[in-house]
Parts: sequence; C-alpha cells; structure tokens
Amino acid sequence: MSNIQDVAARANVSITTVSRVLNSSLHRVNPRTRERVLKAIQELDYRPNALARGLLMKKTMTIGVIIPDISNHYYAEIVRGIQDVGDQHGYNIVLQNTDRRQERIVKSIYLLREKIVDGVIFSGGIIHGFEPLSALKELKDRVVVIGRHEANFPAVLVDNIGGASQAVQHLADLGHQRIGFIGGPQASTTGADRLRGYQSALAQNGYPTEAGLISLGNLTPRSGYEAARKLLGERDRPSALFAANDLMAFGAVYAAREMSLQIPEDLAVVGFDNIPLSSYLVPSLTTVEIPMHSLGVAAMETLIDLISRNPFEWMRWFKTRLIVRGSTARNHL
Amino acid sequence: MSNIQDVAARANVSITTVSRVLNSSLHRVNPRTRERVLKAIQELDYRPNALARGLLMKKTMTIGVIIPDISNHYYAEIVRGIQDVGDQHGYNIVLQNTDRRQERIVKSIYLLREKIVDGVIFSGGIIHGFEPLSALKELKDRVVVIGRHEANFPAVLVDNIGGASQAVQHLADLGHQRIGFIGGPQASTTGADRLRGYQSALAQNGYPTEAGLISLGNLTPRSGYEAARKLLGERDRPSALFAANDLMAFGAVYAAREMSLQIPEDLAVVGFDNIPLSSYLVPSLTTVEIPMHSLGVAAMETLIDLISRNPFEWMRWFKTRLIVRGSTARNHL
DNA sequence: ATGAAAGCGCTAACAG
DNA sequence: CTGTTAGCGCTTTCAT
Repeated sequence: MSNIQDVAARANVSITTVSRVLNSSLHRVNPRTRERVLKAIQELDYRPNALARGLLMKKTMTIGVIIPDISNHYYAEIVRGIQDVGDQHGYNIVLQNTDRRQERIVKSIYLLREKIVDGVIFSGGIIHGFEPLSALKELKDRVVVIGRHEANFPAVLVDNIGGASQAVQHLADLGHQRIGFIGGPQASTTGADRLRGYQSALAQNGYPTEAGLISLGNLTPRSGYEAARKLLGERDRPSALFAANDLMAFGAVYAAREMSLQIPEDLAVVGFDNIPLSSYLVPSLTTVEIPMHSLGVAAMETLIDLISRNPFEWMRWFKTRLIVRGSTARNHL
Repeated sequence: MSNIQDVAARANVSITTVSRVLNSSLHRVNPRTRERVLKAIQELDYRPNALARGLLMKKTMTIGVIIPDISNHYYAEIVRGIQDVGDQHGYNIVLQNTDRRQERIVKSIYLLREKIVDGVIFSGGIIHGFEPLSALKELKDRVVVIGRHEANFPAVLVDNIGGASQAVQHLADLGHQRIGFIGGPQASTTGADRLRGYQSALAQNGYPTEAGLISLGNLTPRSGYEAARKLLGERDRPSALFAANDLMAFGAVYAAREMSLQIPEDLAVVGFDNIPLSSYLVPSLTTVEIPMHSLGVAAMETLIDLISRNPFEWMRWFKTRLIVRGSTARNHL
C-alpha cells in the first residue's frame, strides 16, 4: 500500500505538492508538475489514508447511526435514506444496533466518539436521560434524533398522533362504533403517540375509551394475531380493528380469517406504515403511510447542516397519509 | 476533547504509562500508579482516539459491508448477523449500498480502502470481474463473499438449487404435473440457482421444461403478481406455482384470488425465503427457509479468522428447509 | 510555484 | 516499573 511519500518520490516533487494536487487546493501548481503527480498516483494506485487525514483535520466524513435493529423494515428504510444523502455528500455511516437496550446505547455512543464521527443520528430508545453523560456532551451539537419530540436535540418527526386519529376517523366515518386498538410498546414515543391518536379520535366522535377494546402487542405479526384473538373473543366484539403497525394488522387479519370473519364485511382492519406487502394482503390493507425514507433523508440533511454550521430547522415534521384499500372498503379487492 | 497527554499530565506520569494501563499490556504497572491514571481518565472522561491508534497499528477494528440495498429484508437480516458477531469481537461495520451497480461497487471498494478497513464482506452483484482492479488487490486476502460460488474468495453459501428443487418436488409429490415458475433476475447467482433447482426437479420427475411455464420478475410483489397473471392466463394453466421469493409469492396469491382461484384447491403456491409475514398470509405460505442471519454470522466469523490468520473454511454451505403450510396443504389454514 | 518542518494522538522499541 | 523517542500518513504554515 503506497503512501504520499511514494508518490512524491516517483513524481520527483515534495509531499506538499502531492497533497496540493490531491486537494486541488487554491494553491496553484504548475500544470506540468500536476501531470507528473497525477501519473504517479495512477501508476501506484495511490489512495490517501483517511485515518491520517482525519487525525489531522478532525473530520472523518463518517457519521454514526444508532438504531434498535437494522433487520426491522422501518429502520432499514430510514438508514437507506440517510445513506442516499450521505453518499451525495461523501459521508459514510457506521451502524450500531442497540435493541433499545440502555447499556448498548451508551456503549455505542462511546464507541462512536472513539471513532471520531462527525455526527450522530439517533432513532429508537431513549437518549434524553443521557444528557449528563459525558459521551454525548462531546457530540452534543452534532446529533439529530428521529421520532422523538422531547426537544433537546434537533429532530425529524412524524405526526403519528394525527395519522392514527385519521385512521380511526376513517373507521368511524364508515359507521363503526366499536373500534378496537392493537397497540405497540408504550415505552416508545411512536407507540404512545399512536395510542393517543386512537383515543383522541374516539373522543372526537363521542365514543368512550374502553379498556376492553385495547390490547398491546410488540409489533410482530404474532402479537397482532394474539391481540386480535383476544379482542375478537369478547362477547361484544369490535366491528373494526386498528393496529399500530402493518405487521400486527397482518396477524389480526389472520386471526379474523381463522375465526371465519369476512373482511371487510364482518371486520374492518386498518394498519400503519404501509409496508410493501400491505397492498398484497387479501383483501389489501388499508393503512397509514409513513415516509420512512424521507425521515432518513431529512435527518441526514439536518445533520450535514449542523456539521457545516449552516442554518437548520430544529424540528422537521412529516405528515402521514391514509391509504384506503380493501380491508375497510367493499369496492376494493 | 482530552487526549492521552492530558491524562498523563493530570496523573503525573508519562503518556507511555497511560498507554500501558489503557492496553493492560503485559507490562506491569504499579497498582498505585495505575489507580492514579484510571482516576485521571475517569475525571477527564478520556477516550483513546481510534484514528491515531489505527494509523499506527494498521488495524481499525472496522470492516466494510457491501450489499445492494439495506432496505431489502434479506440483506438487512444478513447485516444484523454480521453485526452480532462483530459486536462480540469489537468490530464495527461501515455499510455501502450499491444497488448492484458496477460503478458504485467500485467506488465502495476504493472508499473502504481509504478508510483502512480490516476486511470486507461482499454480497450481491459481481465482484469477480474486478480482480484486476487494484483496489481489491489491497484487500484481496480479507474479503468474504456471501452467495456466490465462483470461488476466488472464501464464501458463505446457500443451497438454493437444492432448496428450489425440494420445493418443486413437494409440489410433484402432491400430484401436480404442471408447475409454473416465477423467477428472479438471472443475473444474480441466487436467481439463476433457483431456476436450475426448479428445472432439475422437473427433469427428475420426467416433466419437460416448458417455456410457457416460466416467467421472470424482479423480486417485488408487483412483479410476482404480474407474472402470475400471465402464467394463470394461459389456456392450459399450471396447477401450482413456485416463486423464487416470498414477496413474489404474495403477489401471485393476490393474482390468484383476484381470478377467483382457491388456494390450495385450485392453485398451490410455494415461496422462498420464509420472511416473517409468510406464515400470516391467508392461507399461510409454504416456503423454503433460508438462514439469512446465519449467513451473516458465518461470513463475519470467517472474516475474523481471515484477519487473525486463523485456519478457516474456504466454503461454508448452508442448507435450506422446506416449511409446509396452508398454501399447498389442505390441513393448514 | 515549490519545499521543509511541525504536529494531529497514539504505541512500541529502547533505555534506565 | 517508568520515561524518552521515533514515527504511522497526512495537511498546513512559513520560507524560498
């Protein structure tokens, strides 16, 4: 692996000159000299060592991304968005999975600090209690959070409350009076917000909030299945179910079919997320679309502005969109 | 951000001593001195700079992962496996999405070289034609490939041929004589192998290979849907469909339902991958399980052995497993 | 237009 | 048991 010295020697110039053509600095370098250097670089297949450069410049063009689990579609999509804009600006990302475990979050932060990342994007789990944490202090002004609005950090957000309430309103408009809710973990902002949206829409329509109409799952299809079995097993079963994510909605539909309920005739179902498969469930799933990729894009844009000390928006909100399909309306498959 | 000098000063020792307690080298350091250093480290919240260390040691504890697209479940799951073992050994990963585009693959390789990664795991797209490529030469002996068996690099593999053929045999055993195939892109090894498995199983049973029974998609549910519409539209339609992945199988089932075909009575369907939702399709999807997470784990294990110059297996094969569910058998939902 | 030299933060001989 | 010193590969004053 050749270094800048090798190039300099081969081109018969000083390493300073090599550095100059490399960084096409403002410094003018004689065209003929530049040619020689370029040729040497090519012949040696030289690539500048990013570690050395980073050490000196205190800038690595690397950012850390801390998420619960990359195998979760939601986060994978966000990460893709982050990378797409990162690529355009020459940033790479190093990924950390935490499974929402505190000690892993802390470890990740320390680690990213050691690796000298230029910034961090954080999503899922709690980071706010960590403020006294010195690790974060170092990075404090180069952190962007996705999905939490407790302030403290610049954030990219989704209107989960509005989306959930829109979903429930859709059901109410269809004439449903008993609308069940299959919620996600209430420890997460997203989970809590979707429940709030559900409740607020019920209130809006003058329906009482019945504990018997709510069951919490862990976002897996299986938990949705179980929650639905429970909810649909009651004597006064709901005529509609709103699940906090599509995966659980799939489980709920499965449960309903198992109990010989026709969808949407006997039971209407609405999901949340609009995963790629949602339109291929039979009947296709009415759901609330959430712009995952855009969240990642926005977060990375904000982080780059932060790093570059450009003006930036402290909070960027994204709207959700209700997509009506066959699981609530007769005229669709 | 304090450095090793600050710690040394505060503890009244040389930086060498600090380095020693940091790396708990074999070098003995006086317990009392060590205490002082540790205290200083804590007070200053000091963390060693990984860039400086990496520059000197020529080891960064970072590996590069090059995949087509992290938002694809298959790769996300693999990456999770890679990270799980990486975490245990202190390795971080930097992720590169290529969308299978040559120029992006090349760019990724160069970039990882600049960042001085200790090794690379590659999956999806072609890397073999690149061997003359100098970028790869540098890393040549620290590359592990997932899913390609053209040799050249240590590889972690899945028996796609066997899996596909097992799926088709299952259909044949059920008495199906006309079995359609919805394939993936033939440019990918995986896609080609699954087709070969299909064909070999047909041959095994003495069935001819009919072009009219095969339709290729691009692995999306939509393409599966379209392929199925086409295949099922023929006058002599197949009684069973084997899709090269679950996503397309979902699309195929949707198409069948749209055409009022009962599953599995009128049409049996088998998928490939066993994604989490496959058991929540109605009826649940018979499919071929592929151990994605294990692929990542095995790849990372191999890479670590490579880096550590431990003995390693040049090829690690993984078996698939047929999971029979309702889309082919009457007695399941 | 080019080069010499200093130094980013760290580890590893080599001394003592 | 502890310290001094020499770099790892690069960019950047400061000279020339």
